[in-house]
Amino acid sequence: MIGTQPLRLERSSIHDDSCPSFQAALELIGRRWTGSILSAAAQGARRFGEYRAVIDGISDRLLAQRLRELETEGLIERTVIPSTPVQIRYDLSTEGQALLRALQPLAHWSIQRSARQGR
Amino acid sequence: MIGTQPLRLERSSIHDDSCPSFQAALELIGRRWTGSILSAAAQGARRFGEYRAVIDGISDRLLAQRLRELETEGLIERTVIPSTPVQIRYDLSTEGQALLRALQPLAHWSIQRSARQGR
DNA sequence: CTGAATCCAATAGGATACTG
DNA sequence: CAGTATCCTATTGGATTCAG
Repeated sequence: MIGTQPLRLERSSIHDDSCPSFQAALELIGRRWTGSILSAAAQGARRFGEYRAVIDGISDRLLAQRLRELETEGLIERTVIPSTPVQIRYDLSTEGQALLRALQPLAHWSIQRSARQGR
Repeated sequence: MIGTQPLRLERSSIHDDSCPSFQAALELIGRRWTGSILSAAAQGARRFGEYRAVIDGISDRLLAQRLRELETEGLIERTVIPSTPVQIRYDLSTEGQALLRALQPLAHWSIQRSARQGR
């Protein structure tokens, strides 16, 4: 068979039909810049300009778009602070933090992978 | 765990600049149908027609395209068996299996998430 | 500073038909 | 069975400009 493990996933784990929300999550996460944005948030970015500074190459338009998508998905919370000028903060929600943790094995996988391919 | 920790990820974990291959992997995985294909493979699909049968709604064109992409990424191995007619098998590679395992926490996350939202 | 609006180019996806 | 070819539409992404 494959390797050491039979590698049985429950049918509900990945397949579209059983779990459309998983596909939705994958598609959001897979969208360009989303990983960078979550990572930036984990590193302490909070304001629009901070994200923009940390994420090299992203345009205002796409940053705004992704932040909106992430907010819609409940992964980031947008807070307006009434000062002059108005400050707006984007914080990881509890769900967003959980997502980030769930993403770690994947990050680990890709690091090992590139190490293998790098040589 | 979540709210109590500062949630520090190493800078190399997700960010584009540090790990472009992670972004590439995310974008492939996030692409439509890819999750379903990996899942089908984990469930035992091997031949083109088997994937097509298990994955509801996918077109030949996209199935062929995704299988090629996954093969290019080294996640699936294509084997031609010289019989009449020729048989072609698509098996998860060791890397593909590792990826699938790395994806499990994400699947778990999405299940809990939809359970929370479902009610 | 924090975006929204617009325009344009490139890419992804769906349907259908056809081939060795 | 295992795809390819073609056509067409929808979605993405980039650049630039404008506004509260």
